[in-house]
Order: sequence, then structure tokens, then C-alpha cells
Amino acid sequence: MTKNSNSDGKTRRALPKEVRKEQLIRATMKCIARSGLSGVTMARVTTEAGLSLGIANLHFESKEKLLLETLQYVTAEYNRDQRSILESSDYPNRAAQIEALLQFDFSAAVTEKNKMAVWFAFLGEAKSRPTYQRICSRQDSTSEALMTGLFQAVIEEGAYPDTNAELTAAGYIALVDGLWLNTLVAPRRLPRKKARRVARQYLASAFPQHISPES
Amino acid sequence: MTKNSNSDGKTRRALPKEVRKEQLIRATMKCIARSGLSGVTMARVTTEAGLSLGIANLHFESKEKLLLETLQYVTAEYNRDQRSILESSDYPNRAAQIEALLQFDFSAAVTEKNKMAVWFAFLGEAKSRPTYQRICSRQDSTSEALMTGLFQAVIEEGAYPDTNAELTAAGYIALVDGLWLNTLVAPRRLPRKKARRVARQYLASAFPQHISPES
DNA sequence: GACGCGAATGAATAACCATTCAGTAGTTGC
DNA sequence: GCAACTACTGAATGGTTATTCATTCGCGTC
Repeated sequence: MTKNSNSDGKTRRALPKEVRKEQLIRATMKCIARSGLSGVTMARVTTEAGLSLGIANLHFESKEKLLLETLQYVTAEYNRDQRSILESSDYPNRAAQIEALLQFDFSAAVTEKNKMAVWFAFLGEAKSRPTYQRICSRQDSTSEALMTGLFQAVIEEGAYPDTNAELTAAGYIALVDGLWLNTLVAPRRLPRKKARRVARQYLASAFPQHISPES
Repeated sequence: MTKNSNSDGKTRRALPKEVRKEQLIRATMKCIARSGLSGVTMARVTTEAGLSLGIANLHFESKEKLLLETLQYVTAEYNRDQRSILESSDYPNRAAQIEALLQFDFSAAVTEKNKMAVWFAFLGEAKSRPTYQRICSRQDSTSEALMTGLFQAVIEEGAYPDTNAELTAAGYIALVDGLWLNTLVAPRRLPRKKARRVARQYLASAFPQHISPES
């Protein structure tokens, strides 16, 4: 065994920048979930990470940058995975693609408490901070356009003359945001699976020939 | 003319507690909208109100209480008016009642920028602050139950065997939240009237015999 | 096993901000 | 027009917290 056991942190240990950064970002997420954005202090974050006070300023330049990178960490993953579903041409049909989107949006990984807390903490401040706003806009033009395109194709396939793809996509995006928010704030009242059933019912009533309201 | 003209504030003027409190609450709303919850300071609030630093502690006991009363100010009005629509028996039929709900949720008064900013600023912190959570839960059991009851009655009237009142109500509540959020953060992408059209489409596809998808 | 480098520490610093309160001025009653 | 009272002011206070940096320590190299 080397002098620095990797288990618990009695001994100080030099580690590559990337490892420390991720460690601090995860600690920041926990702090935001536990005490809100305004309750985040450098002392709390570094204690949570089991490191010393100065470390956050060493790896990130300032608290502001630590917060920004934390937000980016959460959104980047979501955007990447959602994009890959929307842009894929590997699904047997469009119904399966929409189904995948639904499963993804309410998967345990996406709706993880810490991530949702970070997301909405920043959204709450987004209106007054252009930087947050830019990072937060997961429903950016591209994603919304891709989704509208998918829905339009489904509408043509299924002959749903009364359904408007653009409004349905905007609705789905907003509905998911709202369901996440309600699930985060009151998981008792709206557990994840119920949230998914609600979203499914939305899609089923827009595209009855493609999506069934049950499971 | 008395020594204290009520026009501009050169002269100091004693006013009843209620007037000052409302003045300070309005200033707080503006500050939250401008700089976010974490950017609110007593100095900013009192400057915005055109008063001196100490006044907020005089009328509210602490900053925390000022913030709490600001949140209550915003939610109380919403809850009162929404309740009165849900509990009224004066509508010619249930379709009109739902229509009123929709008009109300996307009226200019309800979606006013300052109010929405306050609402979501607190929601962003709600998970970690039980007090905020309690005040914020507009979708409290009672309202949700009333809405579910209304939808259930409509389902029976219209013979929509595949529609689930409970899920539809939960969905409407979440959709409204999500639409508000998107409208607040990116009014360009989702202007108020488009948000209303999205919500209308949701209700129209759940209750096609009662609500039409167009205006 | 000593040298050097970069990672990590945490006491000290400085900025910020809620709260206090002694003083000021408007208001009311007589 | 004079008290007595109340609303209001803002400089001073003290607590909190981001940031700095001199020092410590681990680790690879020779």
C-alpha cells in the first residue's frame, strides 16, 4: 500500500486538475440541493468535498466561475443525450423515437434530485443574468426545431389534421419543465412515474395512433 | 397646499404603515426581477423605493420577513382569484368555466414580469426552504382537487372514456408552470399569446367537445 | 535521500451587508 | 405654539464570506 491510500482522506494527495474540478462541481451540486443557490458558500462546498477552503479558487478562478461550470456540467449532459435521440435515424419508426424521448426525459438519471435542484436554482435567477440564461436554454432553437420536425412528420404519417406541430412541441417542452418542477418541489404529490404518465397522456392525446396512454 | 406635497419626495412624509409596506414590497419585486433573489439588498430595495436604509427593518422586522411577505403578496392574489373561478357556480356551463380559467392564467395581470420573476426566484430556492415551499404551493391539494372535480364533470358530460381527470389536471397545472417559465426566460421565443394557444390546445385535445383549439 | 515543482492548506484580509439606534423632523392634540 | 408622539433617517456596528498568499506537503527525478 502506498503512503496515500485512496480510501479516506487522512493524508493530503495531489490529484490531476480534472479530478478535483469534478469533485468540487459535485459538491457544489449537493450544496445547491441542500441549501439553495444563496446558501452556497466556498466554505460549505469545500467542506462537502472534504478539501480545504482555498482549493476552489485554485481550480476555478472565482465562485462565479465555479457556479457557471456547475450549471454547464448539468446542462451539457442533458443537451448531448437529447440531441442524440432527436438526430438519430436508428429507430424503427417515429413512434419509437418519441417513446425514447419520453423515457429519457423521465429517466432516473435525468430527474436526479441534485441535477434538478441545480437546474431550477439557476433558472430562478436566469431572467436577471444573461449568462445563466444562455446556458440554461436547453429548449434552444435547434432542439425545438428538431422536435417540431419530428412531430410534423408524425402528423403527416398519422393524418392528424387538427394538430399543430409547433404548438405541440412548445407544449411538450413546457410540460416537461413544469412536471420536473412539480416533482422536485413536491415529489409526494407528483412522483416521477406519475409525471411520466402525465407526459405520456399529453403525447397520446396529440398522436393517438402512435402513442398509447398506458405504459 | 400643505407643507408636504404628495407629488415628489423632497420633503419627508409620515404615512400609514400599510402604505409603506406595500411600497417596499413593490420595490422588492422590482429588485428581484432586476437582479435576482441573491442580488436583493436592503440598500437596493430602499433606494428603489426612494426611502432611507433603515425603513425596511422598521416596517418588516428583518430582510427574511420582507422577502416572505413579498412572496405572499404575489401568491395570495393568484390563489384568491383562481379559487373564485374554480368555486363559482355562476358560469353558464363548464366549458365557460374552463375558458375563464385559461383566460385568467394567461392574463396580463397574472403573467406580469415582476410577479413571475418573484414566483420563480422563490421556487428555485423552495426545495431547500420549507417556508417558501409552503407559500409557493399554489397547486395545493385543494386547488388541484377542485380542478380534478371540474375536469371529471366535463369528462362525464362529454363522454371522454379515455381521459383521466386526475392526470389531466396535474398536466394542466404543470403545463401552466412550464409555459410561464419559458415565457419569463425567453419572451421572444414564447410570447404570452403563444403560451395561451399552447395551453388551449392542451385543453382542446383533452376535451374536444368543450374547448376549441382556436381562440 | 535530497531537490524541485506543483498541488493543497488555512490564517489573514478586505469587501459587503443586515441590523441597530441615537438623532431628526413631521404630525397631532391641546 | 408647545408638547408628546410617531415616522423616518443614515452613520456606526458586527457578522459573514470571497479571495489571497505564505507555507506545507506529496511525488517524481536524479
